Amino acid sequence: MTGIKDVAERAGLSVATVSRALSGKGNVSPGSRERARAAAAELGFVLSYHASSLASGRTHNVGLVVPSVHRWFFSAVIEGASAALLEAGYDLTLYNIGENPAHRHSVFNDFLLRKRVDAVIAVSLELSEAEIQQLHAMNRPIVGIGGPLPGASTIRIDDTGIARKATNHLLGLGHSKIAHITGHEAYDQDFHLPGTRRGGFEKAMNDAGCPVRPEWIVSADFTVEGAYRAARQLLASAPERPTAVFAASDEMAIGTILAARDFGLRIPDDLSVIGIDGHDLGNVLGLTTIDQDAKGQGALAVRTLLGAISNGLVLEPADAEHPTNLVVRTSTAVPKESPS
Amino acid sequence: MTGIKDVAERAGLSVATVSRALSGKGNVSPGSRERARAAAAELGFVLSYHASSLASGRTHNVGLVVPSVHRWFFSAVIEGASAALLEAGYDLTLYNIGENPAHRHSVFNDFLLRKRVDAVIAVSLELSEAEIQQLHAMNRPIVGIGGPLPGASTIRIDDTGIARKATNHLLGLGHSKIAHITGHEAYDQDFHLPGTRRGGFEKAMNDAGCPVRPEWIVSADFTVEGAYRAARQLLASAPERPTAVFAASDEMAIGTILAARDFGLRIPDDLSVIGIDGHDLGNVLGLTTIDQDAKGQGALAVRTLLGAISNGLVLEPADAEHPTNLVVRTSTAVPKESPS
DNA sequence: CTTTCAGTTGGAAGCGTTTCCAATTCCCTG
DNA sequence: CAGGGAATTGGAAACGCTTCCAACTGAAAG
Repeated sequence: MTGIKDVAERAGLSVATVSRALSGKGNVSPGSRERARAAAAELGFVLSYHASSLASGRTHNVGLVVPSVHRWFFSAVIEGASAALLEAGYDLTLYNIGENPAHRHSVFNDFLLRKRVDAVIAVSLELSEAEIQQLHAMNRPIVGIGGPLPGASTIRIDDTGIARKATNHLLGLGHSKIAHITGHEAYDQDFHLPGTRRGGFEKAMNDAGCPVRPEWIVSADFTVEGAYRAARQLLASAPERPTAVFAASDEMAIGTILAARDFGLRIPDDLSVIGIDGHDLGNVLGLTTIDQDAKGQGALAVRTLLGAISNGLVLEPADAEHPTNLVVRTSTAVPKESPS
Repeated sequence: MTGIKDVAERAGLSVATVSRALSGKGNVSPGSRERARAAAAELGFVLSYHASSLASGRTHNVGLVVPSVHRWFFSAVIEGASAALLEAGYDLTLYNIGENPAHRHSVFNDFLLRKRVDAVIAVSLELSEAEIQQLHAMNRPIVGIGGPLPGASTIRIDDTGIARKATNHLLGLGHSKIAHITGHEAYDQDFHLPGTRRGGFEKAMNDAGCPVRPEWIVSADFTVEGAYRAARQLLASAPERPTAVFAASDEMAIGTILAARDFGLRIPDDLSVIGIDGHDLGNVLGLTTIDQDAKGQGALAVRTLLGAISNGLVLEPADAEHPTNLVVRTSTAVPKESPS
C-alpha cells in the first residue's frame, strides 16, 4: 500500500513535512503544503488512522453505546451523531448493548477499554457503579444523552417539564379524565425517565385539581407493541374510560392509537392521544406530540465531544437542556362530553 | 497505560511470549500461557487493537454500510450483525450513507480506504462502478446483503419467488383484483429489488390469468409515510377498488393499512394486505407477511466474513439464498364479494 | 554587513503490537 | 552418552504514522 513515505518521495519532501502538511498542524510553507496535497491526491493516499492513532493518541473514532437499535429515539440519535461524525471525518463505532447481559458486560469490560475511541456517547443507559467506573477509567470524554450520567457531560430534555406541558395541553382542551402510559420502572436500561415523566404528569394533574387515578396509569416497555397491549387493557377493563391518554413516548402513543381503533374509538373524538418524541410516523397518524429533536441531540453530543477532543480530551461535566417543541396535530381535541 | 511490556515484566516472560500466549498463536508452554493470562488479568490489561493492527494487519473491526438507519430492514440487519460481531470480539463501524451525496462520497472515497476495517458488509446499496472499484481496491472481503454486488459475496432472498408466493397467497384466497405497491425504481440506493418483486407479482398474476392493471401499481419510497400517501391515492382515485394489496415491504403494507382505515375500509373484510419483511409491528397489526429474517441475514454476513478473515482475507464470491417464511395473520382473508 | 528571530525543514525516536529468526532447552533416539 | 529434532523462548525489526529537536533559511533589525 502507498504510505506517507511514498507521498514524501513524490513531493520531494520529508515524511515529517508531509505529515504536517496533511494534518494541518505545525508550520508548513504554502508551497510545500500544496505539493504534499497534490502528491497525496495523485497517489490516492489516505492516512491510516490506526498508525496515526498509535503515534498521536487520537483515534478519530467515537463510540456510541445504545440499548437498542430499533426504538425510534435511538435510531434518531444514531442518525444525528453519524452525520455529524461523518462530516468531521470521524468514524462511528456502534455498541448495541441489546438484551444479552453478556454482551453488555463485554462492551464495558473489553470493547471500550481497547483505546479505540477518542470519546463515548452513551444513550439512555442506566449504568451500574462498575460500568461508570469503567467508562471513566478510559479517561476519555463522555457525554450521556437521555439522562444523567454521574461525572459526565449530559444532554437531556426537561422531562418533568414536557410531561407537564403535554398534560396541560390535554387539560387545556378540557380533558380531566386523563390516563398515562408510562415506562416500566424496572426497565433498567433506561434512566429514571419513566418516573420523571410520570411525576410531571401527576404534578400537572394535581395543579389542575384533577384526580390521578391509579388504574389509569399503566406501564409498558416503550415499544408500540407493549403499549398496544397495555392500552388494550386500559381501555377494556375500565368501568369508566379516560377521554385522553398521555403516553411517555410516541411509540407508546402509536400503540395506544392502534388499541383504540380496535375498540372502535375514534381519535380524537372518543380519545385524545399525545406522545413525546417527534416520531416520523406522527405525521401520518396525526399524532400530537412533543418533539424532542433526537437527531439534534445526537449531533450536539458529537459537537460537544469534538470540542473536548480538540481541547485535549477534557470535558467539564455539564448539563445541556435541549429544547422541545409541542406539535399539535389531529390526535388531540376538545373532549366530546362536556368537560366537568 | 499498561502495555504488553508491563504484563511481560510481571509474568517474568518476554514480550514476544506474552503476545503469543494472549493471541493463542504460536507455541507457548501451558505454564507460560497461564502466567501471561494471570498477569494480564491482574493488571487489567486489554490489547490495543490499533497497535495490533499495525503489526498484524488485522483490525478486528468490520464496516457496515447502510442507506439509512431508520428503515426496519436495516435496523434488523444492524442488530443481527452487531450481536454476531460482539460475540466474536469484533468492533462494528457503522457508515450511514443517508441522503447526502457528499456523505456517500466520503464514505467510499475516504472512510473505507483508511484500512480500518477487515471486511465490509454493504446493505441494499446500488453502487456505481466507481464505488465498487473503491470497495474492491480495499482488497478486503465484502458481502452484500439484499441484492447483487458485482464481484462480492452476496446474501439475498428469492425476491421474485417471494413476490410470487405473496401474490399467490392472495390469489389462493380468491382475490383477483390485486394492487401492488412497489418501490421507486429511481430510488437509487436500492437494488433493482422493486422491479424484481414487481416482476414476481406480475408473473403470478399472469399465471393465474388475472389482468395486471397499471393503475393498480403504485410506487413509494419503502417508508410507511410514503406508502400511506400512495395507498390513499390508490384507494381514492380508483373507479373500482382492488380487494387486496401486496406491498413490497411491511412498512409499506403498514402505510396501506393506515390509509385504508382512513377510508373506513376494514381489514381484511374490505381489503386484504400482505407485505414482505417480518416487521415487529406486524404482530400488533395482524399483518400477513413473508418473514425474511433480516437479523439472521446480518448474522450470516458476519459469519461469512469472519470465515474469510481467518482464511487469509479471501472470500470466494458466492450467492447465498436466505430462507423466507410466509406468516399468515389477520390482514388477509377471502374477499367479501364473490370472486370472479 | 552582522545579528536575531520567526518560519521551515528533516532526522530520528517513539507509539504498542506481531512475527521472523536465531538461540536455547528438552526429550528421544540410536 | 552423543546427536537430532521439536518445542519453547527472547531479541529485534518491522508496521505507518506523529512529533520532538536541532539545523537551516531568509528577512528584518541594528
